[in-house]
Amino acid sequence: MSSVDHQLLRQCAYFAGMPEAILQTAAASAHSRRILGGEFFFQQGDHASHFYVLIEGNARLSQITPEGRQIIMGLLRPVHEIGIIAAIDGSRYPLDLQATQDSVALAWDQAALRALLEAEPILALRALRMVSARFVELQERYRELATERVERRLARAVLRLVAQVGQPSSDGITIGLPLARQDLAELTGTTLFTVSRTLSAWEEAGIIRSARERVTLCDAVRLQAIAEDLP
Amino acid sequence: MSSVDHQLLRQCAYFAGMPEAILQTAAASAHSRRILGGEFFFQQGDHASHFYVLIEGNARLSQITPEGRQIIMGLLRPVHEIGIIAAIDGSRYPLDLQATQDSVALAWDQAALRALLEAEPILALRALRMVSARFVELQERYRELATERVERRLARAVLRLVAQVGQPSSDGITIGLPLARQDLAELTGTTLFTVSRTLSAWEEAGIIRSARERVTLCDAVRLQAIAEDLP
DNA sequence: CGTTCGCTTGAACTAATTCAAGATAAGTGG
DNA sequence: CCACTTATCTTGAATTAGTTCAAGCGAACG
Repeated sequence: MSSVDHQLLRQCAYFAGMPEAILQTAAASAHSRRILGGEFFFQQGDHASHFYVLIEGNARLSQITPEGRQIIMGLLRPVHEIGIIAAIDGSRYPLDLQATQDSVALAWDQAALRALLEAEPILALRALRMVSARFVELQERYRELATERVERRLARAVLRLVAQVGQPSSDGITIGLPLARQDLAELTGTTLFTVSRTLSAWEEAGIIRSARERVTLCDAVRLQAIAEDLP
Repeated sequence: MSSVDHQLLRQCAYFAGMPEAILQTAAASAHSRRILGGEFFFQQGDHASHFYVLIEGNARLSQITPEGRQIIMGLLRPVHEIGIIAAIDGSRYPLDLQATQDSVALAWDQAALRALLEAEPILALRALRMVSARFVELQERYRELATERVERRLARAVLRLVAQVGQPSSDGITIGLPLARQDLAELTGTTLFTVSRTLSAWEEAGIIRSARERVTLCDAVRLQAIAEDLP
């Protein structure tokens, strides 16, 4: 495995700060997997074969309800780890990981992952910390979903996305990935229509500018106010 | 620490199946903490000092929104572990743990927990598995909250509670802990009023019998049908 | 150039909330 | 044991946030 890959590992929280030797071992036991936009790394219910680190592209973590309605649990971009839980104990993936653009990920199979964890037990603790952090985040989102109105949740979602993948542009900060109204709806637990109406109202008020699959935040202060339910 | 305590540890998933010696070490490094009904083991934002195993009583895991609205993340009964995430990395508890009856828990402080994890590294992996399992559950509840109507979520909640703490009674299975309408509301992300109306309708239909802080499931099949949105 | 896909908007509808009033039952203290 | 207080629960009526459905617009794409 090339040295490019093992330097990339430093950029994800899971491997950050680990000794060089470990990174090399880790990189050496991974293989890289290329997935076209729209294709799946894995799907809900698949036997959990690999632990991935996304190093190129974009991906969407989602669940589909028995009725066929989709909800988005997260949007991933490099460098992000995913699937460690399932891969460690060989259970099944509890959700879909779909590439939204052509993507590349490093992948460790179960044997490689176990060897790694054995060689460097601290990685088990790190995994625990990583999962825990996501657990707390999910709890927060759960609480928001249970107690807040759509507009507020939507404001939060936009602010989060701006913070994560914002790119400065002429009249504000643009969310740096294609983001349909439907995506925002699935991210906040509402419908395409409500999202559209809300964004239209915000645009009217000069808070954002929006286009097809694109949102630009113009007035962060006012959106923040909506997210915090201030006057 | 008495041998009663260390046998109790076998009953929680975290310690189940561990060698006798480890259980004794674990029990020896714990102290027991008694909390009166209504009091808190810890509150949201507290410095995470201890990992607990509830061995007597009942407790409620909840979050309070900045606006003061409460939501219940879980109801705990013996033997249940809680707080390992926060205790391991010494962060802050992300929610409240309140005793709903007089309760007793074994508690490990950070030093004891670290010593334990060091002595028996497998415990780190177990913790990871435990947190992972709860993560997946929470994801499921999140999806339900995002996509399902109140009646269905309520049906699921009642079925879960019956499965967890059901006690056979004359005309069905009674949920074995005091459970106010308000509790069910906070558990399912709705209001006291909607819960009351729904339970009344179910009682009318002969699916349940209910009294003050008590619910008895009479017709599990029909409640299941509601939970699965069948005709 | 036409088709597709994403988006917008109006109108009707509905699930659920909010508020108010009162009923029922469980403690509490005289 | 009874009256008083408090907490839980029920129910109706009004309101609202959000959904659903239908129709049509406009930009992108083959």
